[in-house]
Amino acid sequence: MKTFYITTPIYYANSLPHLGHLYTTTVADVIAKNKKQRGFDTYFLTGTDEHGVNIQRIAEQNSQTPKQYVDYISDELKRIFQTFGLNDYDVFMRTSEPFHYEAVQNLWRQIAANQTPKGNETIYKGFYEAWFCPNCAEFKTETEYQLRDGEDVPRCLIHERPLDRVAEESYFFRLSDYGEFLLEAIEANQNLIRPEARRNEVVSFIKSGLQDLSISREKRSVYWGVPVPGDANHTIYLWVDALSNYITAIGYGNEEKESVGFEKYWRNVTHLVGKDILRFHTVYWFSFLHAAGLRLPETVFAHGLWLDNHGRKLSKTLGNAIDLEFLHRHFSIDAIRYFVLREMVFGQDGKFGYESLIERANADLASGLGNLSSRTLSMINKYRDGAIPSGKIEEHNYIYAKRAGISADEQELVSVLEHARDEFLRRFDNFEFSLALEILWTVIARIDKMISDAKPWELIKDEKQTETLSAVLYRATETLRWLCVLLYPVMPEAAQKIYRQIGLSDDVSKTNPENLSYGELKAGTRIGETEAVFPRIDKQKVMSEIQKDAEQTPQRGGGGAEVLEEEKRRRGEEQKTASNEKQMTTDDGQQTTDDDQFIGIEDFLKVELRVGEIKVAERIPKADKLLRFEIDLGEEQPRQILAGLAEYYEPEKLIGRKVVVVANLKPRKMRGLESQGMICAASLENNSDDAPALATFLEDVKIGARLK
RNA sequence: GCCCUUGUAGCUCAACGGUAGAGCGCGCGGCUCAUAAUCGCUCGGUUACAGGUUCGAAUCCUGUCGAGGGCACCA
Repeated sequence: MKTFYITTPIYYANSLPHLGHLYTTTVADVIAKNKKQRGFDTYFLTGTDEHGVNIQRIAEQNSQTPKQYVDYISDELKRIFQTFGLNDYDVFMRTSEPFHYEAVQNLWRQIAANQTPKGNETIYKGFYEAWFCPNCAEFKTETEYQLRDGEDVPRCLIHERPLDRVAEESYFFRLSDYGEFLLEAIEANQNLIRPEARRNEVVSFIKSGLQDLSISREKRSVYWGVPVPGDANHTIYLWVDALSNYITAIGYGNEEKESVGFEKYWRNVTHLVGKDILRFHTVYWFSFLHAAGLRLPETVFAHGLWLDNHGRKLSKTLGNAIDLEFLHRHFSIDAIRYFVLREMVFGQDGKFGYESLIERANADLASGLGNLSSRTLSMINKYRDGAIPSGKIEEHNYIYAKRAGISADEQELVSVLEHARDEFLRRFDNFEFSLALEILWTVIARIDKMISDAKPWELIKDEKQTETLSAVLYRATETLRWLCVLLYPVMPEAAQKIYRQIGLSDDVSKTNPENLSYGELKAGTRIGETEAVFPRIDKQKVMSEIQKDAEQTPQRGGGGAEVLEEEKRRRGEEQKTASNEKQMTTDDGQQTTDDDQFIGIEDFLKVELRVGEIKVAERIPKADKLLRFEIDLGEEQPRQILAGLAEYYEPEKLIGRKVVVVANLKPRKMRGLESQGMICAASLENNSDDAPALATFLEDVKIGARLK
């Protein structure tokens, strides 16, 4: 039997679930469902990566043990997956499980027992030297420290204190011996790393020369992890521990999971990863596997990130993150699944916005697939008493079919469907989900056109057209059946629903799309209860509800920092209510500095300052100070903003001028008009006669650009 | 700083040396089985800009400007 093993990354347990987790797991779920449907013996892994110093620290700060903390995070992730119907995975892997400890140590021993391709020992002891922050108790990477002008010792971004140069005893993996092996392997299998642009990046990285990799930390700094076999003073660090989950979970190196079938599933492996961790899943992972004498996966596919409508990364601080609770509250699971697969070219970045989600759901699902099913079934009810008619047209009636504008022979439709099915599956296997779906929507358009051309509502009036009408209805229904089978992995609920409405009772999840054959839909089948499968979404209504939700929910979800922040806030509030003291002191008893006169960068980033161009400027009747502006911020619509500049500026002269706008100011009404922001201007305090001066730029700045 | 990719209709993208196309949106018309749906038509682009190669350039080359990404211990 053909096997198929698909994995998502195991998500690092330092942060609450976010869209990225949901996305990767959704894609994996879609692929797994498709493979299962097609008879592959499929195994689907997702889970959490739970070790390391970051977890130690967060747990300590939350007064928890690391285990308690990761239990909480992994439960949250499972809960979110459940909420979004992602319950088809075969294992939720956790690296803190005992079998994983055993298996990782066995992997280490196996690697250590072998030699590198150049005949050297694979693992050796040395010293890892890097910048170290004693307050964080961890080594800092380049992105985690900052070198200020005129200083030669970098500072920790969190504590802003100079870092120490520290050397620590560490085991190293001789990665430098694997460059040639990697290049050959990548060359030999064009599917090994995808998409191509990412593969090229990995290749050029390897060609630039590989350094050996530190794979352990001293236990006194990192105790939360798997001990190095035979050396209890060291903990296996990060990659050997994390990456190996893909094999330990299916039985490598341990008895507990032996029955899953390592031999079986490791033959055909697909790893889905975010582009940010591609290198580790290729350069490191392939080398580890080779060092252990194991074969490489078939494909590691790096997908892109979801950005907002302006192409910015989604983040808490920017306030543009997609809230999973909102998503779930306002949209169906199927609509979300369809959207993420249709909207993002897999492998590239994509834009995620509630508006585009609504537009897709309405255009493609409600108006497209939903409406086709609705109109077809309704006609079967009306014209054929709810029973699917035969699609056969007797030869002597061909002439009438032709007159009605449809081909008498159904062969034309059969080849359209077969071609669409083959292309869909081919695109699907090639991770081109967006194109695959597009193909099915051309089929929908074709059937819509067939119905419009044939005009069943006229055929019903003509007895000679009985067979033509029946054929039209049969063809449309049979097409719907095919669509359900093909679309099941993407929209499991809707596919099953339409399937039932057609009157089919079998399980669409077990129907192999490769075996679809035209004409298997039996005439005489009574159709089921019909009901809109994709209700139309009222864009205005839902958008304003989401807006309201957002106002009531200042912060949620997000990265580890936010978990901490929330925890701190909670504790802070408790302390405030417990004691009405004016001045707080830190834990070590030191007097706090007067923080009130400073704000942190995160406070500043809350203010969204943007460059806008004044498109319209006019006086408001009966208001002697206010001017009404329409300002282009690079958004879909210019903003209406009111400002008290009428005494100082001629409105006409302001048109075309670029100004600084506070873009996320809460809208408010003045003189019955809503002002959606504020224009920045300098003014001298205590001197109301002094004219304001609009903030402006000497350089040519882009409309919508953010000030920071 | 070095390297790579990219700039095509309001939006998303296709054409990769031979008359610039599709979907969505907009506008008009038809139809009524259907979830204001569907069908047809229209509108819409000196293919970022400036040079060059060629009979012919969105496509190849050079430069300018803009956008994105990669340059190791970051899950």
